[in-house]
Amino acid sequence: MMVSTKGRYALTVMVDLARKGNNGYVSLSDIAESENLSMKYLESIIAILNKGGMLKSLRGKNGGYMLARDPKDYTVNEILLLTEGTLAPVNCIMQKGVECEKAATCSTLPLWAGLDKVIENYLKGITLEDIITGNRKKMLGDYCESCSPAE
Amino acid sequence: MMVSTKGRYALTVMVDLARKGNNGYVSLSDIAESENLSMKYLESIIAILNKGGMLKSLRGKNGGYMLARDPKDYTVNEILLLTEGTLAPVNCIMQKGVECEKAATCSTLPLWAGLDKVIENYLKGITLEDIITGNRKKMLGDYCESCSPAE
DNA sequence: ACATATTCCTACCAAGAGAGTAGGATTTAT
DNA sequence: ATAAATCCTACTCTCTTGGTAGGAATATGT
Repeated sequence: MMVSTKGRYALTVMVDLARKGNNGYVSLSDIAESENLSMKYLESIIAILNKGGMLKSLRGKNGGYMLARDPKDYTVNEILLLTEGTLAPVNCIMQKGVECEKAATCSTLPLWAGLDKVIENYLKGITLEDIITGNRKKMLGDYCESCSPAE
Repeated sequence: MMVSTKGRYALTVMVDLARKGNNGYVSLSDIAESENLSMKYLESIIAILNKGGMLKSLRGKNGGYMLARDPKDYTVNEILLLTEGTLAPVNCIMQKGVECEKAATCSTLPLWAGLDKVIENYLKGITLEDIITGNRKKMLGDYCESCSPAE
């Protein structure tokens, strides 16, 4: 599995906040309730998002969280990358140019690199806005049965 | 991580066998040695490939393994699917039509479904032959720096 | 000032997956 | 017969996943 509950819940939280718009801070308990997830677990996940600069937060009564930017300015890639650490499909693909020692002679490396790029490309192409507006064409492409056949 | 050592080693084994062609059976110890992997661990992995009908095997002296089909008739997708069980990027995407109970109202499901399709498509497009011939253009696409710019 | 509602922080834990090891039974060619 | 191989079952150790627990710090309304 590539994306754990951490990443999935993080995305869910972001979508939830995007939906609620900029009408003040939303508390963790509200989010946990509307998404029906454990508040304590969400707490640890939202902390990552917050430290990563994805959210604005306010402590104390009437405090909570809100998006720091416009929904269209968040890609799914950056949200998952922050929470999951890496989205590489295999260990051989490291971030920041660190290479496997066998890289020079490895015949399967181009395959993994290609797969990595395909995944990254796809996730960079989808924004929070696409999700809340239900842009099925963009997300499902040719596999969207309810989309119009040609462009 | 989506693909563990099991899937990676399995692919390596298949590539190794493809390279050695149809000149009789190749023993496990030969494969382990030429790929510098633990023979005992490879044993458990090759058993999966064998049971899955990917290989022909012969027991006893001078026994070993060979590909059951032509290298161009194996996609990377089927090899990884067999050894990994699933290649789905998230738990919500199950095989054989089993759906998450929240599927109808889940706004992120189309995203995961789209990602799943992108991955599957890519892996179905690459064969063992592509790997042993080093078809970088097919594997790396636009990210291949050594490929000719236009087609 | 005080109670309340909230975020923030550290630590802990149980179950399962990942990555192998170990030992031997069975089969086949020479 | 013997050596060389596949086949089969069971075990183990470590790391990750998916949480839980308890409390400190902070802001607000009264």
